[in-house]
Amino acid sequence: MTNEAIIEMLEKLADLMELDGVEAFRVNSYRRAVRSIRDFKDDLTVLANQNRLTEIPGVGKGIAGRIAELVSTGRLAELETLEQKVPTWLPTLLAMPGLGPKKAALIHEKLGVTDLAGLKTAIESGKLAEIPGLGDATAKKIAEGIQFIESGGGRVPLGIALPLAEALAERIRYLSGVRRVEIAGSLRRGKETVADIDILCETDQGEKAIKEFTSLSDVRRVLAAGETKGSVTIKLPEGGEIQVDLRAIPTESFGAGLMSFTGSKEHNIRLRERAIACKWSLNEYGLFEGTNRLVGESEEAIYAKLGLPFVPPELREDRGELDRLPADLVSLDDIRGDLHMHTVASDGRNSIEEMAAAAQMRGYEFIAICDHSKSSTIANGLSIERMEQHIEGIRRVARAKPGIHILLGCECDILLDGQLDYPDEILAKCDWVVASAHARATGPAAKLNPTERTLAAIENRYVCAIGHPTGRLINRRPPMEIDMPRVVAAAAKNGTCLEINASWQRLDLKDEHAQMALAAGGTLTINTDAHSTDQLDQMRLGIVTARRAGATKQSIANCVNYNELRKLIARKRGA
DNA sequence: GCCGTTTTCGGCCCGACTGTTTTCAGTCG
Repeated sequence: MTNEAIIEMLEKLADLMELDGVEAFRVNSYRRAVRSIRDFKDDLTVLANQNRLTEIPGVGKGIAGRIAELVSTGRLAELETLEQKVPTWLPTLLAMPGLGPKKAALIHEKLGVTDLAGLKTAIESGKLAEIPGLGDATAKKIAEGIQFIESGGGRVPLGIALPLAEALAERIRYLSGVRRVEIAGSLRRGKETVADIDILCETDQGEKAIKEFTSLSDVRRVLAAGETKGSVTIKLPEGGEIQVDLRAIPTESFGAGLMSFTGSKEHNIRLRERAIACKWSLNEYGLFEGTNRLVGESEEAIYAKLGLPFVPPELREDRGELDRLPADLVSLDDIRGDLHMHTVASDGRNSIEEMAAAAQMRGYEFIAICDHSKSSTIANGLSIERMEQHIEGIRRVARAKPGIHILLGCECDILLDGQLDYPDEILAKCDWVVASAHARATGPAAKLNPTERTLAAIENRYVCAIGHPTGRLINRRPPMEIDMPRVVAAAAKNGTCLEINASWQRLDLKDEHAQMALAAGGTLTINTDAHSTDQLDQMRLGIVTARRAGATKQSIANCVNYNELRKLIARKRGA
């Protein structure tokens, strides 16, 4: 049984225990153990056979026993019991915002509600509001919750939520007494999707600022408005809405507030435990000894007082970040070029010259023009003849354009049989080849599975990087089934880079896979796959993904200077 | 269920907002 499978079963067990009303501390201990196991790379089966499971922090006798049971039988008796016991209506009702375990159980008991339709009927008929302890306001709140879920109230891609948050932050700057505004929450941690937008503002007129916030023209619904916190929903560009929380924090507490509302929740719990161990307490207003605030104005000061180095927001996930010195993570300033972009030659909107000029404005030293190969007909992929002409065109612009190195590249399709879409003679003329799978067939047409196709491309001497390796589109298309440990090992061995595609729809490799690639000793590239000049700005999304993976600039191919890049390519071709 | 530089038992992060009550429980983050 793989670690991943064991983790999945333990998570399911924790979820069901929670639904069954098991006390929170026991449920949490399972969740904590799972996080710890994730961070612990050793094979659980091996550890179980050596009786060493309890060496994992957070795993004691009880959980070790569960894991041993899974390893030896592949099943978990307690999980099977709970699956029978927990009623199916419970998770359905709990998924509605405004409904927790108490009210859900009450509504089920009094009205026999078991599904969404029944819940709606109970609200519309007024029966729900008549239940003692509930009321009209509660019924209205649940109705709004249902509407939110039905209008696609799921998680929103980072690339959609971030610009929205930034635009809102700009408006919040002008509310009463506001001196400073910061985006917090999972958005600040750079998660690939977010459930809501958290914004902090520094002001001494909290109540007034919150009132003004809830009256902004973008606001659709006001969920709460108090002295320090306001909660609203705003419209999403593609329909639906997203929740936005604004917290008003005074200067002396701003760092503590930022820390608290950046999370993650689990990271905060670790910090608060650490504070308790020092006989202090930590909340969103500061680090306190009794009622005396020791620090609170900045995150840096709080980490320092707790005897910790500053932890970059992207790493605050309780994955062991407090137990090791955080690396000097890659930043946007480290990027010296973009090695995957398109032009009008295939399906881009701008010319080679325009892409080069836009890259120069962003301070880049080099770019690679990588238009589609012939099989990507839908993307106007280049036939061999058109590619030959395009090669001439790129060379011509490269000669005429001082100040930036333009690499002659292509995004060459990986075909279903593992062959590349261009013969080696064409690839050999390129400076930089990105190989990507666009065809995803798994039926009879596919002679090799996605893993084998990717491995074949990795081994080609002309392939410098694998583009968007899993092919997933966030919230729209699942990743291909790829054996990632094999792929990252082969990439590292062959000197083939794996791409973090920074396009907001992709972010592929995702953070965990990028972390695997780094652990295997591989090299990454962070590229925008831009189809127009403005899309070059998506680089920052790739950067936060790389930071979440713990990447430093040393392991990113487009963070080296042009000469080093040429050496890296030469090494790959010689290999 | 886990854990220990005060602890092998008794803790386990902490606060805001709302609604229904009449001093607080439920929900959320």
